[in-house]
Amino acid sequence: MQLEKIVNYHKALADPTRLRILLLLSEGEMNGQALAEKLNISQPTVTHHAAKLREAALITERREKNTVYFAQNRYFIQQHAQASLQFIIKEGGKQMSEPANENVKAAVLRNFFAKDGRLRQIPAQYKKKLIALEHMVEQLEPGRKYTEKEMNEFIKHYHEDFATIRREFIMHQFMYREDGIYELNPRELWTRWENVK
Amino acid sequence: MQLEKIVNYHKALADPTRLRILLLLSEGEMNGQALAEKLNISQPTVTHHAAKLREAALITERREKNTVYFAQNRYFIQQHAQASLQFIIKEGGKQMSEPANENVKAAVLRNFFAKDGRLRQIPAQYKKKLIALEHMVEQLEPGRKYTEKEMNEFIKHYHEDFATIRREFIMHQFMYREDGIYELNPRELWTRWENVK
DNA sequence: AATCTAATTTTATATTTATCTAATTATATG
DNA sequence: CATATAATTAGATAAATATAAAATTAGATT
Repeated sequence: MQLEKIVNYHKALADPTRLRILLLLSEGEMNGQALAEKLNISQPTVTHHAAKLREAALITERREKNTVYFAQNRYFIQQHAQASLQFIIKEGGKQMSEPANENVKAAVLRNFFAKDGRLRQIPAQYKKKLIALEHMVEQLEPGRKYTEKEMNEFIKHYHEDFATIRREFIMHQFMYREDGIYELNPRELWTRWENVK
Repeated sequence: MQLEKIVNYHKALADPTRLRILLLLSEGEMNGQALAEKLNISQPTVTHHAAKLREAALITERREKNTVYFAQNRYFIQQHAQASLQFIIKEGGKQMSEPANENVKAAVLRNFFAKDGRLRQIPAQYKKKLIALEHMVEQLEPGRKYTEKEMNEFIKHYHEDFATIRREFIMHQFMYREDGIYELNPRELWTRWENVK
């Protein structure tokens, strides 16, 4: 049942100790003892919480010799956050582009993109830049993982300055990067609500 | 403390009955009895869960005669989901690099406030929201004490959802509240240095 | 094999909390 | 004022769970 999964996701995050564990892991992986020490709790307690976080797929583990390293599972953290929101709020595609914005958007697409689809230049104005970035990013597959090389190739179809654009994708949270692997963020994270009206 | 707020948000959603309440409310407002019947639980249980949801600001209430209608507070549901994600995942705080702030400020004032001075809608993006809040709060007298009723009246000049905005004033430390009395915080407490420059 | 380290499992305890019934409060209406 | 309806509060109970101490397991090193 879907409801149960969402409950478990929130249960996993509904505890200060577990949140602090995730917070520590946001800076990189860590083993059990280190966590116990940092948080001033016993090791069994760490195991207990790790089990809960693992059940909800919010962390991953890696064993090296006899120490276990924990790490965030960002993909599922975001995935579940999105699923939960959608479950509660129930409006999948309800944020349609509204006429006024449609004009701005159409103008940007017309003025900044050539007939062959390439980006003539990167818009300097914030809002227009975001529109351009969004237009490109929409061609990427949700859920698929891209290497940096693949990202460069993809962006080069639009513009030579792939490094800048790749960085902007991250900066504006269209994508997230981990260990050189790029992946689309859930749409909710980058949809700009003030444009919705 | 921020952590505590996030824990409470997830606690509020970490229960199947409460999720089902929100699910029912996604289709529109509903009173307590209707909820109790739909969910096959007693009315006190509904009250209990409603209190939890209210504490986390996930629902709003409206009294008509002697029946209370509950409704989703979508704004805060989304707000908290986002805050939680950013807290865990980071990556929200370390970016920036945007056009000159005075431009942003002017744009926010132009886009979010109507000619008559009213706030068209509450900006969803953090930075823009702060600009809008600051704009309103600057009309209050430093040192003067305001009752909650006065605050509501003041805010209603800008927007009907005075409860949300009043709460945001506190949350972002523009104001300080004690025993239902509101007072402006010293400017140094809320001036954002990126804006000064 | 003996030992050491890190993690887990077991067991027990104290706290939290979801739920109900009964009693009370709030509001409206005859 | 008396009555009716909806909601809340109080009190009680059962279930869930966070934590630690003690015992055990897993793997590595000597």
